[in-house]
Amino acid sequence: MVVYRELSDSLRGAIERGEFKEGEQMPTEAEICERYGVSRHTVRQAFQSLVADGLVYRVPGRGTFVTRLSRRGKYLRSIGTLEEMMSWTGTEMEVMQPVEITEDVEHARRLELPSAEVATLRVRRMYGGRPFVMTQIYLTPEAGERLREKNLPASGPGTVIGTLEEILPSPIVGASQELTAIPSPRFISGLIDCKPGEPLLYVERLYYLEDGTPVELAISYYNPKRYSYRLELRRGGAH
Amino acid sequence: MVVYRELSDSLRGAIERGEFKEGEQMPTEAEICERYGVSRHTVRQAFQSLVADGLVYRVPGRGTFVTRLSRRGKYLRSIGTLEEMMSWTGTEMEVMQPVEITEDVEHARRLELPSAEVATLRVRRMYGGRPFVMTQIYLTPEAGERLREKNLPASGPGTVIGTLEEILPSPIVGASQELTAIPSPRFISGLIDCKPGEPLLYVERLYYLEDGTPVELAISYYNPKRYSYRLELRRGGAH
DNA sequence: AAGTGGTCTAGACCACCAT
DNA sequence: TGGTGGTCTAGACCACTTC
Repeated sequence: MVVYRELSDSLRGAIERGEFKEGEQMPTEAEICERYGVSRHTVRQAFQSLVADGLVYRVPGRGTFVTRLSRRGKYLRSIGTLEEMMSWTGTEMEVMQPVEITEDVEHARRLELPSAEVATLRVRRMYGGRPFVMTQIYLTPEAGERLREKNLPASGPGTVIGTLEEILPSPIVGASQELTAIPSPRFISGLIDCKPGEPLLYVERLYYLEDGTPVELAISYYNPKRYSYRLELRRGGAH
Repeated sequence: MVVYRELSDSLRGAIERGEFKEGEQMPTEAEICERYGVSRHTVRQAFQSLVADGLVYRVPGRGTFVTRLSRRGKYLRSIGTLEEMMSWTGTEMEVMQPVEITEDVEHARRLELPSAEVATLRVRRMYGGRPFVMTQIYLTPEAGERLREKNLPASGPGTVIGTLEEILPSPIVGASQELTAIPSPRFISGLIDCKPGEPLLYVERLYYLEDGTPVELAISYYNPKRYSYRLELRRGGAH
């Protein structure tokens, strides 16, 4: 484990245990250098991570302060980063239709595939035993094949994209999302406990690798009575 | 202007002008150090900003590469950062109800105010002359007073939060958002060209200062036929 | 005047990738 | 084996805040 990561974890833990209270000033860089026996650069790297997570904020000439609790961890799920999306704790997945290969020109094009061949599967997600989202997933045929060999369990925790991440040779680095509201299609409503025509939260999400190659297109239909999309925006750190 | 910022702007410009093509390898850190006469640390700071914006990606042992164009600037509006939200180019604001002070226990509580007194105003946003969103805004009485003195124009480009930013003594550093789908309330539908009961995209957004103090609560109703919320997720740089 | 975080330099070692 | 980015050290100067 690298030093700055250990240091930031240590500081993060101290904040979460309440050893530094909200609004309070944190130790200065110089103090931490001495106490942990590391260079100032390493301390700054550690703080950078805490600032990015919104746990602390820094004011030149004054110091480093713990962000007020009311602005943190307020929500059970705040999906503002890719990591959070890939390990969705507290919910369960149920595979409704296992991976199969089909011809689908439109979704093959979305995945920038050369032919019309795509892999597809359908999953449902439950919270407290009740379904709140139905997702149709499209994959490149290669990814679909690997997922089939892996033998995805019919139900349980975890996510398809998280499973895929373990299988693929290179990491998933991003996703572009589009959210809107639509009337519930008839074939969806029964699966997530709502009536046809009622408003649904519709989300399209395209995951891609570091070179920009798309690997998964996920189209989700959320029951808005059981789920709302929460998101934290922050002013960029390096701008 | 600081050096690393000049350097990152220079590299950003070169990428946008197509001097480094998509997928192509960028100059190495050592090359840039020599060419610009700066230290390696400064070059790394500059690259950090480009990575955060998704313009380039870096692979240990191999090099730095320009992200494929299809993963960037694909959308007219991709609201993934606070900056983008505060200067919403291409759209126009229309004030439907100017700032007034009222008593409103619920929204005063959301703004963590000591009394029930809040300032409120209602604005509509147009794209190509057609309305696509109605927003009810709640402010602290102080912020509302300042906004009223400023004499917000009845219509034009810009945003309320952007105007507020110029007025306030300390900067807005973040916002927490919640998105869901609702049936259109009767009092909204006529204002954004849709029918009562049709699905709307409903967004609540609470802006706050660096110490966590809330300053503005914006509740927006979007016509989903004219707007969808686009968002880019990336794997964190400092995690 | 002393202390804070922000920036910058010069140098070092490492794991990893390509050849 | 040489080159890449990732990490770390030790030291410096600066603008700004606080006293």
